[in-house]
Amino acid sequence: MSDSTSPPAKLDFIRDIIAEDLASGKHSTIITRFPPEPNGYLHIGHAKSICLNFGIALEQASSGSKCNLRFDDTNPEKEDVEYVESIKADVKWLGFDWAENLYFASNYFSFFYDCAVHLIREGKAYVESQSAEEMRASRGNLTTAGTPSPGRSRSVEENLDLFSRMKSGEFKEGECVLRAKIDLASSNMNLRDPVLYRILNSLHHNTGDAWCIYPMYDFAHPLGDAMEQVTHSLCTLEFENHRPLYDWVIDHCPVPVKPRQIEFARLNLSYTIMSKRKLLELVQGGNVSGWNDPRLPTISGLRRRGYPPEAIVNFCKRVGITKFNGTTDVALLEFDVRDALNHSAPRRMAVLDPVKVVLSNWVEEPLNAVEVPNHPQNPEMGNREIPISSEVWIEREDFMEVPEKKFYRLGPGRHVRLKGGHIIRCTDYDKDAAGVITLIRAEILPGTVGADSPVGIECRAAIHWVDVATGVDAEIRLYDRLFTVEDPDAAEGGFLSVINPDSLKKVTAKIEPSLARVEAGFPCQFDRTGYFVADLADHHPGTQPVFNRTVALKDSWVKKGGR
RNA sequence: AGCCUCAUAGUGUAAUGGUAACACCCCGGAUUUUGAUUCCGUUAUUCUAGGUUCGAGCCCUAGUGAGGCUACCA
Repeated sequence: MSDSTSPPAKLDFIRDIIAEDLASGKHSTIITRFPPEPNGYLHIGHAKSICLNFGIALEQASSGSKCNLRFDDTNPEKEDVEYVESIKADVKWLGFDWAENLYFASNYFSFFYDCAVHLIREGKAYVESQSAEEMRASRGNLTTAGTPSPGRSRSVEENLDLFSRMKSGEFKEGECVLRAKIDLASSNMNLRDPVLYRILNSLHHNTGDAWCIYPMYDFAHPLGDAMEQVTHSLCTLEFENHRPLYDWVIDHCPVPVKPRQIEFARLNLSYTIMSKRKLLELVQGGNVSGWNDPRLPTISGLRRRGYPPEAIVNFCKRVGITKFNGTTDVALLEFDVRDALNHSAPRRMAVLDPVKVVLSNWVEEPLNAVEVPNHPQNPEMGNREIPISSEVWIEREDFMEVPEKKFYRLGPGRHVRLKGGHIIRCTDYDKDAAGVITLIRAEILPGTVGADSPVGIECRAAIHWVDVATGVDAEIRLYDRLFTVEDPDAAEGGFLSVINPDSLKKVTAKIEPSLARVEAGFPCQFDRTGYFVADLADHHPGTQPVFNRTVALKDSWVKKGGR
């Protein structure tokens, strides 16, 4: 049995740079880092970064390379340990291991503070007393330079004094900040004397109330990287304009090494939103059930949806790393999901839209059970016995009163095989006043279990079924894309206006008895229907079976215009 | 408006000055007790205009289009 199609480890421009740095002797070991802020849940866009950073460390493991997990927790107002834990769980679930290399930017607060004092001493930083609004105004705009504020000309001694009083809590939030003294006329707005420290009186999840001043990302990040001796600091394209500031901080602070920031394109997926803010809006607005709603691109949502981690990792390899800001078709992701599941998921039978078939001549060759393979291509997965009796459920769409031309399944007078069991022939059927089929009558062809169809009998299809006597009712959640348009972010009425009203349909299905007893998280293929997983939150073995549709099977019948 | 970045089949990527290719999608066929899988096959690609060069997807210039930047967020 072959594994799922794991794409070969492709080279990309970042790995090229790393290979050069290794070859030239600039570095002998590579250190990368995945630096989430613990202010929300990880999504598949983060997975791309995780696969990149941890992937590189794994590829270079023989030279002692590693990837740190660092929490960039410099804004206590937004952060929480709850997120720290969920992020750790998600990284692990994806299959990556930071070993002992777990860090928090907040553990470097003293170092950051010393660096700030160093900058002040060097005349490279000053305490600003303007309000945020005043600063915005005096910073200028895209075409005109900024103007210096009174604080910019303070003496080193005064700055030292003011900054230490900021630290000791003498000032209120917003009263003053520490700014770098760089260039108010720079065409790069990030260099127009960016804020380095601000006053925040929130309780920090890690340092509690030890600090009331907190470093900004642009100050803390390069220093954190340098502290950890990171060689390549990989981030997304929106930080391109921050790189000069990153380098400025490194160049002007007493740091042991000089990491190199390299930017790559973040992941965009069609029919999907990736912004944390918008995801939060969906959660808070009740449009989805929570951060782990199976329709969300969050790692916890994808996990609950039944996406195997290797599918996500393979997908990340498949899309690669570039600086091109494109949008990847979700079809690529779904391919990897189907591909992984096709190889690993055992097959089971479930009827989502049941119609009862009564087998009138069952007594001619009655069976208690049939034996079917758990996987058509992988005998190692074994067989299982499924009870069967004189009445079975079949899928409503597997019967047509007046079959259209290429329809291979059941119809009046026609034959079909009950997968693993008899070939049956439809003899009659009942309809209600509305024309809905309520019952199908059929007869078994004795001697056809495990045998080819008898000469002269046309039987082109084997359909799935569930025994009426032993089948179990189950709640099935059929998920579809959350948005109706490819680019929800671009929707005129906003992304909320293009939510797919049919993104979740719940049906009560008939499932084979073994399925009612599986553990939550059990993945399988419902024969001919799709891949499903026992819901992590609501499925209870034996008492309350609940399954999520992970992804439907490809279906060239409906595609060709079949019903 | 200024600065930065990007542009290769429908989508994502490769080709590192020397015959434009791979995966997905699409379409067709074979096999199939899943209209799945697997296998085989088909269609289609270098944004535009100049320049350098024996030779340009690749280097240069200009244009066009897309993204980013004017937070005491990251």
